[in-house]
Amino acid sequence: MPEPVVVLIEDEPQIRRFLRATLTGEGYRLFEAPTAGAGVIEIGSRQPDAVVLDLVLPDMDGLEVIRRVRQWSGVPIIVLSARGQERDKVCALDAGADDYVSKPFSSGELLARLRVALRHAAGASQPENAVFKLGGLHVDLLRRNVMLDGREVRLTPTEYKLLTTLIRYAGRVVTHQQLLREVWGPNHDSMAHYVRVYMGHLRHKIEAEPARPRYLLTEPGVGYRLADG
Amino acid sequence: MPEPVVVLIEDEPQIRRFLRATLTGEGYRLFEAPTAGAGVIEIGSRQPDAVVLDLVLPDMDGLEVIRRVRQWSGVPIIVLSARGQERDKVCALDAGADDYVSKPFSSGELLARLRVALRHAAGASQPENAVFKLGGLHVDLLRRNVMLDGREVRLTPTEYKLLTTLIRYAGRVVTHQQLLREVWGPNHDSMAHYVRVYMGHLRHKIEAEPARPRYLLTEPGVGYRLADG
DNA sequence: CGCATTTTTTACGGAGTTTTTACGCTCCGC
DNA sequence: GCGGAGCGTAAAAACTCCGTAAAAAATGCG
Repeated sequence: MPEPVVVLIEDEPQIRRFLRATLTGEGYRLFEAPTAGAGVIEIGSRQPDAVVLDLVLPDMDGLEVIRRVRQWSGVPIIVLSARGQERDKVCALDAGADDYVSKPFSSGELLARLRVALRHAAGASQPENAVFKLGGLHVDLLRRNVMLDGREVRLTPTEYKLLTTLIRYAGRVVTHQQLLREVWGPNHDSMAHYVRVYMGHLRHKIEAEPARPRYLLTEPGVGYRLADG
Repeated sequence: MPEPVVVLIEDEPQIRRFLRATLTGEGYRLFEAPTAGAGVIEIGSRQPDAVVLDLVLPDMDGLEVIRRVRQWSGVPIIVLSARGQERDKVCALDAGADDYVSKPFSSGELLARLRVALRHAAGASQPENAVFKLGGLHVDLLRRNVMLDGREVRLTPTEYKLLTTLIRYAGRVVTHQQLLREVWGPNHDSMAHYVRVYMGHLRHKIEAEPARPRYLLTEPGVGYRLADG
């Protein structure tokens, strides 16, 4: 995995230097901004995995930074602040910050809280759709639905499992025994007629002319094969 | 509108009393456990929206509680502790805690951090964009109210949890087992009829024609799916 | 404690799915 | 041509799953 990207918005050069050493030393890719304005732009262009934000900045209130960023990004924001009053913390957290660390802080704690933030971000990212396409046939393996020429095709669990098994071996021959084992489980090796019956069902639902299949091809004496591109 | 459920694991009666007043006063549904063992059981059976955990407990290390719960649940865990050493914080956060508040703490800060946790659980980075919309169905995940064509719909806690779980996977199929685990907790895998009964309840409250659902769709043999766009 | 709400159990009809059985077809070699 | 093996189809039988209702148990609340 690539190194996590962090944007640091902090005006005091001394703290910047310290955090630069800490974060880069831990393997983070760090981008720094000394002002709120530059920071917001930096977040927009770098699309970081997390943001470390000092609340006290010369040009703009840190809370305003949070609110602006939250209009278009859910990136985890960890606030750093010299002010440890309850009121400050509540305002920042309710504005959309994910954590609040008071100065003086220890590098270990900040790093640990950064790991928590990245954990959250990693969990939130949805896996993209894995969709198998072959001619007019679209099989969305994540959403578990099958489309033929734009129409939704309703498949029973066994039909779906059979189809996805063939997709997994797309283009290659799959023997009767393999299909039986993968779809019906072990101890069904002699039930080859199941496969024939269900291949018929599938063809009726997926093929324009079930008698002249374009996708679900028979390999006589061996098994079946899903046509490839 | 079901209230957020919080499990509090804390052995000192004094702090328990204080937090009980604070949290119930803010509209949380609170379940308390004085020991780690009881706490883990409570989390498993209540399936709370967040956990507040004191690290120092009579029967088991708080870190062990975190590790056990993390085996089967991603529920946000906020650690309370009298120990404010960097080492303690890092250990707890790396063990899977989501936040760490040192005693003495202010109730306002704890409540704010709890709101952050619930925001995360609702899948929103910012209070505003936590409304799920689908046709005439509006679900405010932070305020926890459900509107259908402008009218408020009263849901029981279990109904609400079932609906929000489906929302989290909107458009994708969710298996019976997934629903059981996320709504009823572990050790309910064989109770598939719960899901059928509650899906019926939900449809009666949300669907115009429960027999011809437009939102809460059945995926025969697999589970259910919330219609998308 | 008694009441209202919610959750858990139980039962059943009907729809849909899987399994089983049967039969016609074609492609072979004989 | 004949017969057998493998393939495709159809339909009956057995089974599972879904939705519903309603009773029973648990829970929360005054």
